[in-house]
Amino acid sequence: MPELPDVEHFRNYVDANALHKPIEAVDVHNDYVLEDVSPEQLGRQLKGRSFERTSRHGKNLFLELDNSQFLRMHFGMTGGVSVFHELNEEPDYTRVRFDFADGDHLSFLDLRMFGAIQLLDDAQKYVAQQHLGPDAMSVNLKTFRDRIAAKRGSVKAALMDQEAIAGIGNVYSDEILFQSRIHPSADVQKLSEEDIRKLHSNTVKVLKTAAEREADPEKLPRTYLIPHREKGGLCPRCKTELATVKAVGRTAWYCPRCQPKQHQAKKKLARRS
DNA sequence: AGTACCACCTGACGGC
DNA sequence: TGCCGTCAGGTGGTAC
Repeated sequence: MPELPDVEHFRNYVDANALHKPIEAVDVHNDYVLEDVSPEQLGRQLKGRSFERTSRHGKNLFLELDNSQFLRMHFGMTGGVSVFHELNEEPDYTRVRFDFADGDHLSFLDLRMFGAIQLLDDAQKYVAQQHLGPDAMSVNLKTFRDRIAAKRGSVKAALMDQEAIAGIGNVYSDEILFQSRIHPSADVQKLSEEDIRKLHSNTVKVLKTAAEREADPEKLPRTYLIPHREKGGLCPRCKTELATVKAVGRTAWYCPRCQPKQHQAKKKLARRS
């Protein structure tokens, strides 16, 4: 799940369910998840503290503690969070559990164990050190254009490059390209100014819309590609069967009719004839 | 600076 | 039913 809209949803969930509650204990079930900190250190650091507010950059969620430290969560491919009350309700694949003084528990879930938890002094500093690009949900047109224009190769790869723009992954890049009617393999250097503008506005629009709808494919607009992104799936616009192409080692889904490979060349041809 | 491939992990699914 | 290959929304490393 976890691309930007999913992480934004997790953020809202934490805001609603896990803030301002003293932490009594931290139970680390699988310590692969901890970066630069041992389970014991984490427990010592968090005991008695509380999460006061959250922020997000790209796919990273930051939980700010009442001593101005930050707990960074990254959800890999299968991560998530869950708050529950009874210990016997602890969800499967809980890797770390935070126990609050009020008896609630916050689980960091992660089936495939690609996620990460890290204690930081400064979230902004982390973003800078990792060379993360601007957050995709709030990036302005000029910055978006500059970042994308600096890339070579396919537009899909450019959108997914976290150092260019942070937060877009395999699924949402497909949606952004579909809404923009641009082929995933299109050469990013050959995009027109109009293409860039469409990509930018659809990036912001798609991510905001998905976040508002809790990144739940079933709640997305009917015009979206994502719910049809499977073998035999049909384009929601023209009902053509969706096609796939490999891009950066991932599978890109697209509509061969709405997203022709040479859409610019085609336009020119049409004009000439 | 690209891309291609491998690695890290677990689970679901289709084919035999 | 079981085994096997393939694939899955991320990232970091390698080599070319």
